[in-house]
Amino acid sequence: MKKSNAELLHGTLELLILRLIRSKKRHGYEIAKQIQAFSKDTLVVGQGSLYPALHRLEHKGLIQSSWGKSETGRRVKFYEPTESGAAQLKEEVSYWEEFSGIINLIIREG
Amino acid sequence: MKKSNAELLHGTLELLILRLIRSKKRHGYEIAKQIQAFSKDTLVVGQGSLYPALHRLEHKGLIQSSWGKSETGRRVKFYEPTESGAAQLKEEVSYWEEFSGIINLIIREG
DNA sequence: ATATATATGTTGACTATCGACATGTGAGAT
DNA sequence: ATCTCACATGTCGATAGTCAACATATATAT
Repeated sequence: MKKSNAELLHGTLELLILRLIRSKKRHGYEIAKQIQAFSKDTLVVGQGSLYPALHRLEHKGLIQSSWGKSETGRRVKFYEPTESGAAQLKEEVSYWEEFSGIINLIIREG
Repeated sequence: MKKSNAELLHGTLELLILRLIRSKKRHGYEIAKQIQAFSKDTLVVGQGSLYPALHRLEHKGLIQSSWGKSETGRRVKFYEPTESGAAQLKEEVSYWEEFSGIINLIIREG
């Protein structure tokens, strides 16, 4: 696992963000920690990827933010999906399934 | 499927190439057609991605090429994996499985 | 003759990730 | 008191891989 996740993360980060904030409002730092936790430290999203991705998604109107307080009492920016963000998530999941299905097929039968 | 496959293809193209030439020697054009066929036209790899990827892999010593004739009688460059290319394929498949497992987990339980 | 599919290759633009840097706060240790 | 660490948001320049478009050439079918 020496290889950086740059290449594969490419294209799935927005899906992951949308999915993680669908369950509940989360702030950026929390999203990064969640990804790291789910992956048992295999996938580590740097701030230089995460925050631009959040701003990108917000700019596209797929997520919206609001300032609030974290469990630890700190000032944080919570994100939640907009309606079009929820729709986008469905599309991205469906495309991911199709895409990963193709990769698996070629791995099996290529 | 309006979305271009740029983002997701990123990081899996070398895996696909290595896998497809593991079964038998193939030339570039054939590899592209194979990916397109397996994916039923969902994944279309342009020449601007494919040929640089082949040269990259050859430069890294993961594949080797030899000129020959295609079934249609044309002069083509056949590629096959080197020993380290075969090893690299195993690693990439294993990493792909881990990676896609994480994405699927987050999609299910995020 | 001409168009199409086969076949290899290059180029410049784009874009998302990366590592490093910058800034600030709250909690616990010394 | 001070210091370090985890928390938390953000920017910046470099890197790298894909893309569309272009360039070239041959064999086959119309």
